[in-house]
Amino acid sequence: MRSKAPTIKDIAREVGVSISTVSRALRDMPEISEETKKRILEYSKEIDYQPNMVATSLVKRNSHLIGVLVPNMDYFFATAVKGIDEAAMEAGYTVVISQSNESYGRELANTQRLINSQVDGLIVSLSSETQNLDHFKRIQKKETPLVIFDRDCPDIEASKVMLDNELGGWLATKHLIEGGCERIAFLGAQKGLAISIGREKGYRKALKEAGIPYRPELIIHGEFDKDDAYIRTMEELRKSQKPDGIFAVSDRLAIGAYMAIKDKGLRMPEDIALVGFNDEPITSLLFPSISSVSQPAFEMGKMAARLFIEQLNSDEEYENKVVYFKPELKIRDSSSRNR
Amino acid sequence: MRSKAPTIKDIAREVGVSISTVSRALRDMPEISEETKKRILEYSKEIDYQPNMVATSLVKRNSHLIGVLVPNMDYFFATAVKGIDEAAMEAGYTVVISQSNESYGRELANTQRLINSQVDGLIVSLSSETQNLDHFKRIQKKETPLVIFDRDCPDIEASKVMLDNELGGWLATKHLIEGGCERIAFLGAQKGLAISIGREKGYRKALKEAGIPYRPELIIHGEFDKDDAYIRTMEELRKSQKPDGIFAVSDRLAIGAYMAIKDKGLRMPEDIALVGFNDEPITSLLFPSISSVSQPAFEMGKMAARLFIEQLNSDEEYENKVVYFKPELKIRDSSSRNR
DNA sequence: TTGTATGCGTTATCAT
DNA sequence: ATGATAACGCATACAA
Repeated sequence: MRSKAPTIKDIAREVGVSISTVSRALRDMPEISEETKKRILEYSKEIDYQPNMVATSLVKRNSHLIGVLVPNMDYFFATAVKGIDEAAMEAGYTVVISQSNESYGRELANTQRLINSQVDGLIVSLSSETQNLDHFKRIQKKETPLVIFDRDCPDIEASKVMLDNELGGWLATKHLIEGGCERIAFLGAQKGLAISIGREKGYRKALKEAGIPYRPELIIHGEFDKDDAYIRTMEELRKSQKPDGIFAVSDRLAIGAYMAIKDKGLRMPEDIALVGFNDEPITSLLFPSISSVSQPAFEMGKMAARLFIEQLNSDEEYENKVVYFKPELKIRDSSSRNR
Repeated sequence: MRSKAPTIKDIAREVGVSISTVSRALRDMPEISEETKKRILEYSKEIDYQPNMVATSLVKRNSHLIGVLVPNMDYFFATAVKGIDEAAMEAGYTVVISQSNESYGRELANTQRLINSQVDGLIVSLSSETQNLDHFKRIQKKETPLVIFDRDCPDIEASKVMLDNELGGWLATKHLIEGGCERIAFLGAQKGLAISIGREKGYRKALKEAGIPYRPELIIHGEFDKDDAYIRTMEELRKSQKPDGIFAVSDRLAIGAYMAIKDKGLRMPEDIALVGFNDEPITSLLFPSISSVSQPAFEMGKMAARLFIEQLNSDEEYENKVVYFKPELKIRDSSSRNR
């Protein structure tokens, strides 16, 4: 039902030149007389000519489309995507976003869909379910650029933009210890999740440095989900030996814990101190406000797009780069004990 | 740097048939022998053949790409986009999301970019700054389908997916009145914003029905921004004649008001009752929790995509459709007065 | 049932 | 400085 858009052919006919001349004028190539160029440009403006990128893509064998695959659109990813979008736009790329909803099946389907849409490559953050990475390895075999960010898996080699998760876990735990906590629970997500693993490493390191014994019963794994975190925390709080501090690997989980602590009638930070991860806006709005480890989401997104474009434009064998960003601890009321 | 992907030409050569036969086999057309079809399909699988949608797009003159332009990625839009994505995916379309960040300039640039990426049309929610709609009218002239959702402007004719904002405003205000509020402030966004106008209409209607005089001094307009809402509310609370209820046209604004009320040391709902709009998850997590008018974001997104695809597939002159959804009031603590 | 030839809108390689 | 022509990968009308 759409009417045919004007093409360079139409312009050529109307202006009385060949299509190659039009093409050159439009792309501002040197070997062309100012005179004809002006006529062509004028007429193009007049009919509001829009170049057909599909045709260009076919010739140039690229689409200038970047496929971005994220597990969800929470604050962190929304911000990261903005960063990707900004860097991509600057470089003349358009971003196609796809959400896996933390589901491996959807991640698979979306990957296929993006590839079929002829994206020039993928910037990916893994779903929490993802164990098998064959779908990504397959596209790498075709030399399609792939950049992993935030949610990683050591199983795959690629350029990566990561947070120093161990440092984040260490900062949070050390802070809790300094507040006098001695039984600090680690509220993680699925056991296999790389960010969870890294943050737990930092947690253990901080405990060790402080001479606090590591207690496996304080390590709580489960779904990457608020309600599940609530249930898990509730169980923990029903035990006779309660934790006196909780480090949650994500604010989403921290909020579940937060609700459980409140519902149980315990005080924060007096009875239990809490630290989350991601520095979501909500953490500062709650009462008490929740301490959280913040990541430079926007910058990480920008970097991911930059690495992607760099890889895309490299002709020789590209050497994967891994860039780490430093987290920062935002101390708020949920963990501020005045000892 | 990417290696050449296999094409139907390669398959044709290898299998020993013509490219048209391959094309037909791949698309499962009737006039083809099972025998050759099987051979073609088998070989395609073997080399993991992926059809080049760019080439198909060029021939078919469509990209199967839907451009989606949203002002931001807050809860409402993130959810709506999920709905769009789901319906689009079912119909074989891929969604290209672009955020205007509430900026007219970016909206303009992104519109251009999406059009140049050859999207088949646009699903748009206007930025709060947008006054001039020429950029959309221009693409409509080319018979490119356009669907507006949520953030509308009466200035433009198109298919629209809207919330019954007047009903929303009416529900919220009526509820406040029933709680005994007599001086209800209306915390709006920019004066021109259609959702703000509709919700104010409902507000005035409810006042009128209750015989409460309309006081212009209680109508507070400003930026669509939490911090600005905080400042505006603070000013209001400093007056001798404070409001005893606030209806904010968005939870983003409601949260600003919420902080101001708290900082001012006033109690909710006793001193001031508060109702927001959008039913963001955060509203139920705060203490007191914030009452809010909820919109069926996911369903609205799905409907927008459906209208879009319907319009795209219509051959005759398409008649624009406007679909309204009903809001629902979620009553929480910030407005629950036990009289 | 299969093959041939043409076109989609653009870029690029030759000529002129 | 400009033009003719062959790609790019696929779909399709027309032949065989």
